[in-house]
Amino acid sequence: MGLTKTEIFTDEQNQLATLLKAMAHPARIAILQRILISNTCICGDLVGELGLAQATISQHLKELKNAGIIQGTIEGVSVCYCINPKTWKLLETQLGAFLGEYKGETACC
Amino acid sequence: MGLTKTEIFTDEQNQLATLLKAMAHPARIAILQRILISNTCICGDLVGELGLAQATISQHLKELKNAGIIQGTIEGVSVCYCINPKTWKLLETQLGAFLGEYKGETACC
DNA sequence: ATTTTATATTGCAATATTACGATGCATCTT
DNA sequence: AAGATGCATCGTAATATTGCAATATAAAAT
Repeated sequence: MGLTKTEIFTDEQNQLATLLKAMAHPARIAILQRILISNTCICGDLVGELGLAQATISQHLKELKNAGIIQGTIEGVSVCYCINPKTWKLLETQLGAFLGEYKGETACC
Repeated sequence: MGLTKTEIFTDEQNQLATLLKAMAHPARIAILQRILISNTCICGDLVGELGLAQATISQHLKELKNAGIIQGTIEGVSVCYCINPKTWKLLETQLGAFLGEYKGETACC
């Protein structure tokens, strides 16, 4: 079918899955790293740095924006992107709780 | 095309993307949470608890296993699954470094 | 040996993703 | 006003994902 049955899962599970999915692509990880490294907004520079076409990068940026992970502001001719602090904090919290739930050392398999 | 251009990204970016992708589905998050909560192996109980068909769950388990996130051992008739400590630790390290790279408060957009 | 039980695999249909060229749409420059 | 610049969007092709019924496989019980 190709259609996820979201209705049988909790809102938290769906939300975390959506956020992870938005990041689950090397291009989008590269984009986020680029924004994180410069610690400011990134205006356009992305095209040319990654080896992808402009249309493709625009599409990846859109996905990150739709997931609420980044936000963009029009700055004259170009558009500036930066991390959305609120979502990033949510991500840290949710993922931290999720990953931290593993109490290791029980290795039964 | 539908085919990711992995060759233009670093191994780290591709690896993290693969791990995130393996977790980026509510059913797989639910499966992992189920394993984490009981803090032991889970044998079969999954079918019936989630509202998905047996074939579907088996497929999700396979994806988690392929990504190295869980491991399974045949236990008589059934199969026991548990977290792969090595991958889980890798995930904590990589994701921690990635998420922690955000030095917030610069909000320029 | 046959049946039951638990999981895996196969085949299929519906939908989603990835990538790009072409094109549209603002804004800035001249 | 007429380019030039920087993104976004559309359309399209190739491939991937999701979900399930049906079937296969393997071990345990009868």
